[in-house]
Amino acid sequence: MAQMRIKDIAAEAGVSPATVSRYLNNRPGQMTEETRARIAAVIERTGYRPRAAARNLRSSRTNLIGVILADIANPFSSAMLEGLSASAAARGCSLMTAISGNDPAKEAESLTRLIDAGVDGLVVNTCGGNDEAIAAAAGRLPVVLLDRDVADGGVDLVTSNNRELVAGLVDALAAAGSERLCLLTEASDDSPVRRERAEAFADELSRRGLAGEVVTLADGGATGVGRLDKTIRDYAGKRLGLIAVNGLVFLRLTEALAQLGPSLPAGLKIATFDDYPWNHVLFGGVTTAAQDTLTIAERVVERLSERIDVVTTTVGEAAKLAPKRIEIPGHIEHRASTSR
Amino acid sequence: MAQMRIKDIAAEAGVSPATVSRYLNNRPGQMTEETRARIAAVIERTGYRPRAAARNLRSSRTNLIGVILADIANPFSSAMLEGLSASAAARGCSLMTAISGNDPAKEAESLTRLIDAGVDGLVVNTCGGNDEAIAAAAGRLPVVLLDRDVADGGVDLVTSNNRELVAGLVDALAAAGSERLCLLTEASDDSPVRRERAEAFADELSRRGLAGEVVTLADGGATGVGRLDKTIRDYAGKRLGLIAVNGLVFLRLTEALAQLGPSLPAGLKIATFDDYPWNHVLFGGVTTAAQDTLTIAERVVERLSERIDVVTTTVGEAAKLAPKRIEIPGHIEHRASTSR
DNA sequence: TCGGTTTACGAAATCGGTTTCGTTTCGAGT
DNA sequence: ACTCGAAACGAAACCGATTTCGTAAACCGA
Repeated sequence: MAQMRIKDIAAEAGVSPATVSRYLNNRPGQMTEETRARIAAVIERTGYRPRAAARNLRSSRTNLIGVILADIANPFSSAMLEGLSASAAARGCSLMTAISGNDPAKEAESLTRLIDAGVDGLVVNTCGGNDEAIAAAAGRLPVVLLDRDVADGGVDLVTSNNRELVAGLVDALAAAGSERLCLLTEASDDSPVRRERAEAFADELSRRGLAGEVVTLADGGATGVGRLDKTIRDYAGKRLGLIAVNGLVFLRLTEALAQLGPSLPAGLKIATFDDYPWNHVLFGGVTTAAQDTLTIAERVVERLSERIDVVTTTVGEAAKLAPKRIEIPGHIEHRASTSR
Repeated sequence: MAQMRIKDIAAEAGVSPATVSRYLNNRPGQMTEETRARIAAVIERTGYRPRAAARNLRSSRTNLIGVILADIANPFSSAMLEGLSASAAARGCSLMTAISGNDPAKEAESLTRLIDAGVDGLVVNTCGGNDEAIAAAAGRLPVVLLDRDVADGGVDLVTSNNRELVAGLVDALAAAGSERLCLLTEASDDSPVRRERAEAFADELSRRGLAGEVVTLADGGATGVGRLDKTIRDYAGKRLGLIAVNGLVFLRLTEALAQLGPSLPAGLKIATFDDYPWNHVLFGGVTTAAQDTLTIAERVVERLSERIDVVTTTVGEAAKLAPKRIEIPGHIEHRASTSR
């Protein structure tokens, strides 16, 4: 018998397909312990597995969660993917992933492809440029945004407490004796996350009466060095503290500092966002604002499940959930780079 | 009209559902340019999208490729995922991903979950311990192994040319003046890839008449330092060259060297596998054996597609493809760590 | 013992496409 | 003009589960 169907199982067990179906989904209409056992035995013996396609068609649920990631090279994304995968699996769901590579066109294409594939819900770590399309999608199926918001608002968002993390890094640098602070960013990065961190940085400086600014390292290696060199000279004589707005900027900074070599100002302190593995190693350990990726992933899936349940349970427009913004607290890893 | 079905489209266009289906899949039985245009117009106007579940059920194809990755934290895996995603999308397929986290139990679970979900084929970057299950799966649906082989053999495998890469790194170190070479590995890593590199390393040493050995850094931070320290003292007075068998070992090595600090032997040269972004930065640039991840991904999907086509085209056991081993050449990035 | 409510289960419709099998139409060859 | 084969298309079966609806048996209190 090549492939068994539910009716074959039913026949073997001497019941109807409907009953087997009830067994498979352990439905409210319970069955006798005896029939349950008989069905279980047949399934066990034959190794029967229900065909997902048939199930999906009739129930119009797939137990699939679509995930669109902007940049998988970013360890934040890989950690997130791992977390999402685990959380989804715990709920019996699988992940359909798409990677936009920060290309809005690819992101848009992924959006329609995943929706067409029939995912129950969508997790989007947007690269920007598709705000309307994403908002529209959120009107048609459950969507939870990851880390990056869309302009419209009105869509669930799970993110870190960026403002507190910025404050934490400023704290660490100030405690290490820095008198002037710079937040290093990249020209190409105009994400809401960067903006939020930059704003928080400015607020924090003025709150404490500290001097400093946001410095945009130009894209492309060499110019980054030049800009950094200039910054360091601008603040000559003062104890300088640098914060990299994300892990990639931090790498660029490291490269630039290596090129500047011996001329580094005394007492330069460094801190960064994103807890990459090499943060333990570079500069003897870099003080880092680490996000709680596992919890973020867990809450994303949890929230998405809520919405999916609402969609499949309630009939009409009845119980529409209000959009929600969820902030997951991260923490500061204090390392050698901000010791006195 | 909330959701259109194919019969609605057919009615609007004044044709039968069968014809619309033919249009959607542009089937051999061509249609008049005129009917084609009429159908296209209706679909365009209504924004109709066929339901994947229904299509899957009848055609028993899903256009889904399952991917099981051992360790997404490894940038090799993320790069691979990005490549797979692109290659699959180019063929109109989506990716269902699962991450085992190097846990054989999770890997086994992912295997059945993805198969149950009805993927057309499977890409497996195995963490080991499921060789029989994987071989069995390969008997029931197309499977291509990524980077890591299974014991049984008999399953397609796409991998890098590890032996040549090892030779290339040995070359680089020898050219930099190293007299003694060590290949650093991790105790926990017993993968076929590690074994292959270790064997190639031993062969290469004996071929050139060089002295050296494979050194296993114990797991856990501190002991790694001790083992490394001992190694360096063992070879005191000789110019030592170290090769990290993979990117994680390299990080461990970096950490250990940082702790050993000033006592480093003069002329220590370093090289590593896996082109992580920080390889540009650490030690002023580390000579690296880089794998051609994009090509690997492309070939994996290509091979899988071949198998999928064979399965859906041929009737019985007719044209079974012989298992194939595909090696994608990588290359050596020469950087400062092996300059004279 | 009897009416009324659960409980356990079966028959058949259903999800929305694809595929098979015919039928009609069209054009080429003689 | 007539035949024949291919091209264009429609009717209906089909994929394999879920779900609705209905019925018989079991249970339960009065």
